[in-house]
Amino acid sequence: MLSQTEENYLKAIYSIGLSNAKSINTTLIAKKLETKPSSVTDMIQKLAEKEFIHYEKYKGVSLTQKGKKIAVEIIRKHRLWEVFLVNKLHFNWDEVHEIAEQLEHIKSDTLVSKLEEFLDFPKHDPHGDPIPDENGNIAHHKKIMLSSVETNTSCIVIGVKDSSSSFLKLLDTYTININSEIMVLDKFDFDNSLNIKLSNQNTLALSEKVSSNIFVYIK
Amino acid sequence: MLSQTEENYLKAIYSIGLSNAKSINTTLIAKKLETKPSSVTDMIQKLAEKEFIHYEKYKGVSLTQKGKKIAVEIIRKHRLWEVFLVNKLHFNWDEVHEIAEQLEHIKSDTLVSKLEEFLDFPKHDPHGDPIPDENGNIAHHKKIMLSSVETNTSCIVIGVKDSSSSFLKLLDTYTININSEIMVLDKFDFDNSLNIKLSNQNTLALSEKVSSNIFVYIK
DNA sequence: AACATTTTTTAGACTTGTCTAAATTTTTGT
DNA sequence: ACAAAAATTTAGACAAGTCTAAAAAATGTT
Repeated sequence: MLSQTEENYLKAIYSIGLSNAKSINTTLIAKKLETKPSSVTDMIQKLAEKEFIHYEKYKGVSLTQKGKKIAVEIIRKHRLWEVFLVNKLHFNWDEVHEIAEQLEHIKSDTLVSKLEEFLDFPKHDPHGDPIPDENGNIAHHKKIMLSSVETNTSCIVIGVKDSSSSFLKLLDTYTININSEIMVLDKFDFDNSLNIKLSNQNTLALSEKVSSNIFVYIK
Repeated sequence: MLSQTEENYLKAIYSIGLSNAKSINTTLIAKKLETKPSSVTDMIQKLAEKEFIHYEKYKGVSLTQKGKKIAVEIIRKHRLWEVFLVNKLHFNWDEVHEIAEQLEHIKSDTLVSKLEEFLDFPKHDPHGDPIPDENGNIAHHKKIMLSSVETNTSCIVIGVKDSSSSFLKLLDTYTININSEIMVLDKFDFDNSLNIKLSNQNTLALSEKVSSNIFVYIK
């Protein structure tokens, strides 16, 4: 069983790997985890020993298959909990990170799959990042503005550009949430407003100001 | 900020205090936490230093106001999470303890109050134990069998005697949950069956076998 | 009251994860 | 090519929490 600290190291290494960093080195990991390079060296030696990472002295690290699996599982849990906090507990989209950092370390496979079902199998977290499936596969959708979706096209909300409470309140009133499905019925040249239908069958009009602040992906 | 371990010690001390133990001593705490008496001595010295407990060498311990406050908060979180796991994620009533042991240590006051609201301010956890309010007050209700509730009396479900999956399935079908409100409309001498009304206005008949396996308290 | 048993505490050691300071290796600049 | 700078690792120390073994105190028995 991995400790929370070990899990955080694997997550940090994974996330640096996704950035365009040349190599995953001690300094970068230390910066990410707000610790010292010497502490990082200690930990990566331990993780290499346990075969979660490949490590050669002075040469940086990379995740093994085993290590990557753990990292993706943590990210999956983090993002599912974020969806829970926003969609169910009505946290704002920018308040959830810290709490999810704690919840992601809760250990129970059953819990994760029941949570996922309870949330209706969301594909993205409130920041628009994809949620890995239980096998660790990550879908990559092209993220576009709702305002640029074609007529008669269905899309899924993955986030907002403006996260002011006045905007979030508007979305809440219209029951537009993360992972809500939106069908674009009409686009009016007159004022670039949209006529949309939600999955609860409600239809409503959205101004251009609203539709150009909602990120979606085409279903 | 207290560590998880410190929180667990305070919780253990609180719970031993509630039992009819003569004194809260090293051996009892060690047994409860599955650790050794010498480890307990180390920790209680530290907790006494921080003024969470009163401690005199060889004389056992007791919680200070400060320590009791923490213990009750942990118990509150534990029980709220248990309600979440059972009512929302549909875990069985006997599977949730371990997971709640982890969740109870998540630190965020906002999270706790939002969770409580989301769960509709439950007063009892799935085992029928009362949930402390945000000020640490614990309501004590008399726990009785649904079968012994008077006609025209409203009560709240706090647990079951039989927790077999066949019984839980029956309850699920009739949407009888922990914290569900039940109004007893009629009691029939013929077979001791009940005619009840749920808060969703559904009325239904319950056999004596069912009603004598549901714990409730009078509202 | 005296001895035996049990309980509690202390002493010293170990693990995990961290740190500073010093040593070593790699990279960079000219 | 080689000195200077930067990055990395090692050595040694520390705090938290645990343990075993031994010492000290409390309790029980006759």
